[in-house]
Amino acid sequence: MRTSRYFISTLKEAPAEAEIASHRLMLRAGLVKRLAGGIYTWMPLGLRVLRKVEAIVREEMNRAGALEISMPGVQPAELWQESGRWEKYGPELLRFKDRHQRDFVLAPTHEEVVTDIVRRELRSYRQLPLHLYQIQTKFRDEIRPRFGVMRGREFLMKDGYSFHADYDDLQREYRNMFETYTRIFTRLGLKFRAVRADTGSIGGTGSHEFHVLADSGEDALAYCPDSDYAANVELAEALPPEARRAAPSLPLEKTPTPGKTRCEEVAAFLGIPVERMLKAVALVRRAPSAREDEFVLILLRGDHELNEVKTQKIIGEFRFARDGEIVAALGCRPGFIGPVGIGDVPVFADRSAAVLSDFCCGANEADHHLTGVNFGRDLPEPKAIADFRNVVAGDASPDGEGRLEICRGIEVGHIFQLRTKYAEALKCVYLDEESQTRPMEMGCYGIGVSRIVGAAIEQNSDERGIVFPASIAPFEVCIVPMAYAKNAKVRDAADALYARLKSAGFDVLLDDRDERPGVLFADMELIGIPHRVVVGDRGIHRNEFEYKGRVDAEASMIPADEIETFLKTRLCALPTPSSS
RNA sequence: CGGGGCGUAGCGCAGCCAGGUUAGCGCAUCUGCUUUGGGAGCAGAGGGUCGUGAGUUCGAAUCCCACCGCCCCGACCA
Repeated sequence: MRTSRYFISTLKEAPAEAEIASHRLMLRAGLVKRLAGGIYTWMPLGLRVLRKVEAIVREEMNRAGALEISMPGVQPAELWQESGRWEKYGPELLRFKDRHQRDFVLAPTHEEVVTDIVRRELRSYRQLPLHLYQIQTKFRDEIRPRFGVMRGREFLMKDGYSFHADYDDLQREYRNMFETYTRIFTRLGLKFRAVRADTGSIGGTGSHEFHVLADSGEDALAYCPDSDYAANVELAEALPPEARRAAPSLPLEKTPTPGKTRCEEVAAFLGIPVERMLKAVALVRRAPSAREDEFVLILLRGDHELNEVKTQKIIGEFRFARDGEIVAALGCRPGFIGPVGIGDVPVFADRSAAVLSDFCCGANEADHHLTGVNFGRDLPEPKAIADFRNVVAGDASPDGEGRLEICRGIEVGHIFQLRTKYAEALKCVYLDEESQTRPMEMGCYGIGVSRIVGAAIEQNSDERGIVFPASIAPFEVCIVPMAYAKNAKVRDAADALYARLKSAGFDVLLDDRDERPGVLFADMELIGIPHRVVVGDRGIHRNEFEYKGRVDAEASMIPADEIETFLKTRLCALPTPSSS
């Protein structure tokens, strides 16, 4: 491709709407253009990247034995009502009516349709297993789209669904997909980590997420450097503390703590470690049986944070209490609330909070805290003790093999063992060897194809722009001629090199625009072409080309007749796999 | 949904508070000349419903109201 006949639309300044590096760079490099909130056009350059990611995903899925299909993006409401998700999915599901006033959805995922196909087409265990997948546009009406294509409303996703006669076979395919995903992200040249995950709203049992590691990631991941334990912090268990609760040794006292509302502030003010603080989080829960909302307190150690996913599993649906509700229940505004003297308000305690003694907590009186507080003596034992908190760095690994570390990641893949949840809801059954009707075991496997483009840039950029891994760069090599329009020798040499590289099979871009060299260099670097060959008088005289990798500090001179071999070597230098 | 901020040329912004001729600047675009190994210089040109609508006023980008869109934060941090 020649830039003179292509569509390069780079910007010197990023639009003000973009916050994180990948979003800014995608807009500056002109890979995508925003049409509406969370909805983007993929421009020629960006689409090349997207298609390369897609091709790798497709190749590996096919290699793994899955079969590609294409299901409709517009789906009738009936199927969603049958699975129960018409009600359950919530406002993220974009619904609309056709001219006959029939309800439809723009599909956010395809479990219903694929299960419908399989239940109509498959009858016998002899036809199983079957794995169908597609790479297709999805629509989810996100509350708050952000980060460009990373959390868009319309996005490209690979979704695969497998059907099995028994659980053993589902587990075999699940392992197969785990390995397939590992191959895919390795080929994409990304630093990633597979972690155990919460199964969330889709339900089912076993589940792993694949995360591209990046500080700006929306998910916190816990992993153990001494073992293979890795889990989303949403899920990672905080083990019970090794120490038991010590006996009380201090008297209960009330201390003024004017204006000190945060645990850290109170601890610093009173000169005690924050680990001796106890914080009370006020929640309102919708008890399964009760008709009315119930005000509850969750007790955590001062340096810990509430884990909302775990909490929901323990106490059911809840929301954070509003200031007014806190005042009504405890007679005090947030900042100085605590579990002492609060009558029959139910109190739950995190395991680490429950072993505290002689601790400090809010006094339920403005500008005051209590010190020397002890369970059993100054307040009742908690109603229940459980794991309510996020793990923190240094916590014992749940597999007993060492200590946890925390990093951040962008979720780009997710594999689930759905088991028979949808098969039962949609009566997707088969006949086994004994002519017995049984529901199929199902797995589902997603990859955020468009999100990968954003995640790859988030992980690979510098002050000059994008640094694409060669496997997904829009072009592998660019030729930058010095004064192409004016210098016939340079033009001839550049054209000849372009022809040579094309016939040698390189994905090459010749920047033949009549611009100053600085403009060409800056654009090629911004759009992230990994390999650059400069053609200029300097090299022509010595029969050499000047080569520079996108992240190289210095250029190097390569004899003209060795350039193909040299570039092949550079391109074959596969990225180091970095899964853990 | 709640709170805050912002909508002025393709992009980045000034002007608004203290309303007053033809609404400005940088980048980008077009023309000419010069320049040519790291985002050039000079000269000229094109491009605007000042987000939309309704008000106040002799007069509105500027003041008031409503709506729309975008961005950030939020429901806890005790």
